[in-house]
Order: sequence, then C-alpha cells, then structure tokens
Amino acid sequence: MATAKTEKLSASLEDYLEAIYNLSVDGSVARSKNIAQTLEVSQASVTGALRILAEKQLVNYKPYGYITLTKQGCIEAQRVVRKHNIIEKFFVDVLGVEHTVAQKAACEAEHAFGPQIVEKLLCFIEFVNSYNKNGYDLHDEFRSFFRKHGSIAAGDSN
Amino acid sequence: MATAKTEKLSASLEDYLEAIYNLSVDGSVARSKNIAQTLEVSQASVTGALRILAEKQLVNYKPYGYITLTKQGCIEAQRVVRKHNIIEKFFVDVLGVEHTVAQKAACEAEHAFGPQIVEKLLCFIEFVNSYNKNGYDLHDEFRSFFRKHGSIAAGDSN
DNA sequence: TTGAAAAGTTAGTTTGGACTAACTATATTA
DNA sequence: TAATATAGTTAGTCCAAACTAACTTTTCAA
Repeated sequence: MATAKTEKLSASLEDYLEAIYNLSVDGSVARSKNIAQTLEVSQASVTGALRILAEKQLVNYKPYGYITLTKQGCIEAQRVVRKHNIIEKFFVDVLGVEHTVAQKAACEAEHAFGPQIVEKLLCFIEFVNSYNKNGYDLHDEFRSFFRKHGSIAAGDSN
Repeated sequence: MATAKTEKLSASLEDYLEAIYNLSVDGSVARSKNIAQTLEVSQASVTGALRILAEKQLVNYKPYGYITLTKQGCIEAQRVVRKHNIIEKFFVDVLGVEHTVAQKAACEAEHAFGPQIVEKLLCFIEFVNSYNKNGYDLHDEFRSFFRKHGSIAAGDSN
C-alpha cells in the first residue's frame, strides 16, 4: 500500500516543498541551487532536506538527478502554497501591507494557520471584495480609516 | 551602561516571557511548575530557558528563588502579549474562529507578525467594530456571508 | 522538628536544521 | 576530448531546544 507517511511536516520541510513547487511552476524544473537561493540556505542544507522529503515520498530525488514532486508531494505543496497565498492576499489586499513585507510574513505565518482559520480568512477576503452595499467599498473605507486612525509609524522591516 | 542585549529573541524565548507575564498578572507569581504546564514543556526546559533569559537580563532568576520580569523583560513581554491579543482578537471577533483554536494559532503566528502588520491589523479590527454605516454591522454581515459561502468543513483541530 | 512529598535543578542525551570544507559529478568550451 | 568551471554531495560540526533520570532544595503536615 506504499505506506504514505502521515506525520505532519515541519515548517522547514513545508518551506522546501513550497519552494520546489514554485520553481517547477513556470515550466522549468527545480534545481538544488535555485532552491538554496530561494530559501537563503546552503546547498548542503537543500541536499539534506531532499533526502528527508524523498524518504517521505514527497519528492523524486536521486543524487545529481532532477528534482520533481511526487503526486503526494504536489498535493502537500499545493496545500501550503494555497495557504501562503491566502494569507499574503489578506495582508496586501485587505490590510494594505507592502507586498515584500506581506510575502515574508506570510511565509513565516503560514505554518501556524490551520484549516479552520484559513477557510474563514479566504471567505473573509471574498466578503470584503464583494462588499459594496450602497456604494461603499470596504477597501477604500478602510484605507481612509487607516489614514485617520492608523497610529504608529512601523518604520522598520516587517 | 548595563549593555542591554539587543539580539532578537527566539520564538521559544518569547513564549517563555509571555507565559511568565501572564502568570504574573493576576497577583500571583510565576512558578517554574506553572510555566512548564502552560507551555506543555518539562520543568528542566523551563530552568534552561530561565537561565538564558536571566543572562539577557529579562528575568530576575536565582535557583530556587522567585521568578519575576525585569523592567526590560516586562516591556518585551508586553510587546509579545499585545501582539498575541491583537491576532487572537482578529481571529475570534472578526473571523469568528473558536477561541481555543484562535488562542493556539495566535501563539504560533505571533512570532511572524512584524509591527507594520500588527498595527494595520489592530486598526482593521477597530474599523470593523466601528463600522455601522446606515445600520450595517460588519460582524453580522460576515457571519451571514460565511453561512452562505463558507465552504469546507474544516472539521479538525485548527 | 523531622521526614516525605513537591518543586526545582543538573547532567547528559537527542533531534532537527542549519553550517563549512572538501570531495565528486556534470557541463561547457577551447 | 581534455581542462576547467559549476553544481551537487558528503562528512563532520554546531546550536537551540527539547527530553529523561538522578539529585537537591523547600515546604508542610504529623
């Protein structure tokens, strides 16, 4: 029955899966080097992670070979990427956070958001987007609310 | 000049500070045992963390003595606790997430939210609370929107 | 006031995830 | 096709943060 490992992935391994998925998307294949660059990690760390992901049957990996996701790995990766995108979208579209900040925070926060929260968040984004009762656009409304009431400078990084 | 360590705290150490702060709030003092229970960690781990926090001059700690926060430790703890509360409030009040789930997720996510996002989020909560243009309450509106459009069961834990 | 029980600490181990340095394989190009 | 540059791996190290087991200190009740 192939005994697919059910153990929950660590945040770190999720990040690797996510990177591989994103690098594979635009036709090109994920290279060890690119994964390392994406995650700002040494190539040796990538090799280590790939061995573990291969053990868990989430990537197809042979030393010096191509790196591709297995069926299960792809499913897992999509779950992570979807979560990431929902969170980032919330930060940018709803809160109006700079997208570089949003990107980074989403990547760190995504591991903490379970399904209940993610689904509610997604629904909430849709709610905000679709809300234009009697001509009020919530995006505009919040923007101007933030201009008036938004406090602290929040000058630094994230 | 007392050389206050400026190095950023790890997620784990922030959790310890937060726990100590919360345990100290209601008059009573933080005991090693309670910290361990709160964080679901062994007492030995607590001792280890306390030694590090004491080195960083964030807690007053002598073996077998009382555990209290230093001035700086209190400031740090309040920063963490505030962040946690804002995130949890958003989950519960705005998204309508169960508070046990919200509690847990906020505790994990809090380390990923930088100041820009936290301030926007806080402002957004206030915006939602204060929004009752021509009789529309956003909480109610979203609740009924979620009932209609809220998809997936999200049956499990978080 | 003494002796268990409870609380706390210490010592030593484990694990995950990163790193560097040195090595091997693959690709490129003269 | 051989030399060299680039990519990838391996071996070994380090660190944070957890753990257990054994020990010490404190507390409290008989």
